[in-house]
Amino acid sequence: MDHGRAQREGWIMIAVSSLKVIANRGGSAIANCGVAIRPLPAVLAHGLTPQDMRSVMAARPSSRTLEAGQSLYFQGDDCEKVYLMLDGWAFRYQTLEDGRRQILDFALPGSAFGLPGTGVMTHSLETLTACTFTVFTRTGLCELLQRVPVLALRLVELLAGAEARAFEHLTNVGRRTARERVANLLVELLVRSRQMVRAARRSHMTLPLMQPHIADALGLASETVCRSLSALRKEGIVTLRAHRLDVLDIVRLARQAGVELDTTLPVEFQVKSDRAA
Amino acid sequence: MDHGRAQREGWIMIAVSSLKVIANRGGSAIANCGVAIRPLPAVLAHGLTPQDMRSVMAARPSSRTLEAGQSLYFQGDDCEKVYLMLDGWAFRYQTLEDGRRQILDFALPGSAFGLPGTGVMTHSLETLTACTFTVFTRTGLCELLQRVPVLALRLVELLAGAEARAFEHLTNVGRRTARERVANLLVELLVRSRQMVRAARRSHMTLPLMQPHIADALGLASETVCRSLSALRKEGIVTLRAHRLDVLDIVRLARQAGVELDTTLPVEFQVKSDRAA
DNA sequence: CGTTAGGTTGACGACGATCAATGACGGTGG
DNA sequence: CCACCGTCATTGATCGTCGTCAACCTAACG
Repeated sequence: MDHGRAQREGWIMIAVSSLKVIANRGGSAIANCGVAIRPLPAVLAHGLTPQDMRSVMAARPSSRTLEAGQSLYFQGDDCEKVYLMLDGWAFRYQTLEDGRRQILDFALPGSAFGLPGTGVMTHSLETLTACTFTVFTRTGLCELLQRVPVLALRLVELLAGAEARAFEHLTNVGRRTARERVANLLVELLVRSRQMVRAARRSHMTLPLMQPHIADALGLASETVCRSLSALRKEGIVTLRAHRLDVLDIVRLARQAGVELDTTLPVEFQVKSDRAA
Repeated sequence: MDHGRAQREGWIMIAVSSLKVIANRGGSAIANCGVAIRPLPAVLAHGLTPQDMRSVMAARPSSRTLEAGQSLYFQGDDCEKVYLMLDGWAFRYQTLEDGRRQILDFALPGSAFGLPGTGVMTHSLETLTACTFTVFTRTGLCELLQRVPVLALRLVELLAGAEARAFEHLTNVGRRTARERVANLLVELLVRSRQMVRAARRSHMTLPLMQPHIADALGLASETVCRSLSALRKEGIVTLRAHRLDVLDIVRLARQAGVELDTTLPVEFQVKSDRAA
């Protein structure tokens, strides 16, 4: 863990009492043990002038920190707040009356929630690791977006990306077999986590999920997820245990997932897999 | 309809030769037989000043008209255009290599496509009826959104709504049974169509879909859709034949769909169902 | 050690996919 | 006017994937 780098980049390191939790969950712990100075995630802050940033601060965003396993909001809450996620892992989900649960998206830094116009939240959010969020009031954000149009533009792009991801999930759940779904989700998480952290070309990552999470994200039973993972493991494609994902053969994983490697994955990954193959 | 103004503003009025098609398909025909004067759908145009509208026109949007069954773009096209849908019915879908198809969303006037940042389209769009679109270049729209921040705000709301709808589809496909999915989709389409047209409280509508569309939207086989519809028909809940949907018992339909009537449906609907029950 | 949470494996059944045949239209051409 | 055709809807029979239920295992922790 590089405290120096963290401070250079404008982070305050604090002695967090939830270190135990972080260690247990094995989440993206490194990024979690500080409170943000900058109120915007990198995706949104990119390209803003100092003047713009002053406008952002003028909107008086507050900060909210949650430990693992807590809820930021629930389905049915009226949404007068808008949240930007700065750090951690979380998931958004809907539940039906009889308890069936569908995980809609895994939220990583740079995600935005709470925008759906007027009305109530149509889903809930629960954290998987310690998380920090920036909180705007709806009106505050609206004024800010008027004042700093670039930011609105960024937000549009961000939301368009979220829609695209939701679409991928939809065809995954609607039209793929259990094994394909699992493989596809693993690839997605791998890609997304690598887009954020400029981590090495390591073929492993730490996933703060449990199998029921995967199941609910894919519209499967957790036993089916377990069986699919066992199969992938037996075939030497991936191993997933205790929140650690090792990709042994990314080429075959991508093939199982029904994904074009070239378009989705950075090149280093494909080189890596040549070794494995 | 003001032809003079239309021409001043750079729109071409054309005698549409696809009237027969429109009649056959039974789509929202009334709205389809001309090219819009206004370049923005109502949702986006709402609240714009004349000055704003001049900025919109300065972005030089063009218009595109498609007949039923044509494609606006395909998965894999690079997306340098942004489309706003003005009229008609269409659907967005993804296909897997082996031909499996997932319909992601039914597009109605007010939908926006082509925004997903840089890169290529991740899905295709095909029309169900004759459709008209406004086309912006990506850069043109970006500049416009900077110049007219309200518009960016509207777009954010619009996209947030699209995400919410995608989420609904996801839990529908991931966690509901065949019958529930069908019922849910019918309710969604009913609600959406009523939000647009200020149609009477009629309990019927014209759906320019075929059963395979419903199937691909719900992750089902078309035979299963047929069986589900038969069951709903036998129980006197809905009838759907030849593009005409009649809702006989909206309360039971909503119950099957796992939807709260109060939140989703306008009140008149519930009154209607009291008669039926 | 006992407890607990999460993962693993097996047996069985159900929901829905698939395959196939038939029916209902609407359009077309004789 | 009727025969023919293509498209789409319908219905039945069979099969397979995945959900459900249950038992067992493993590891972490007190």
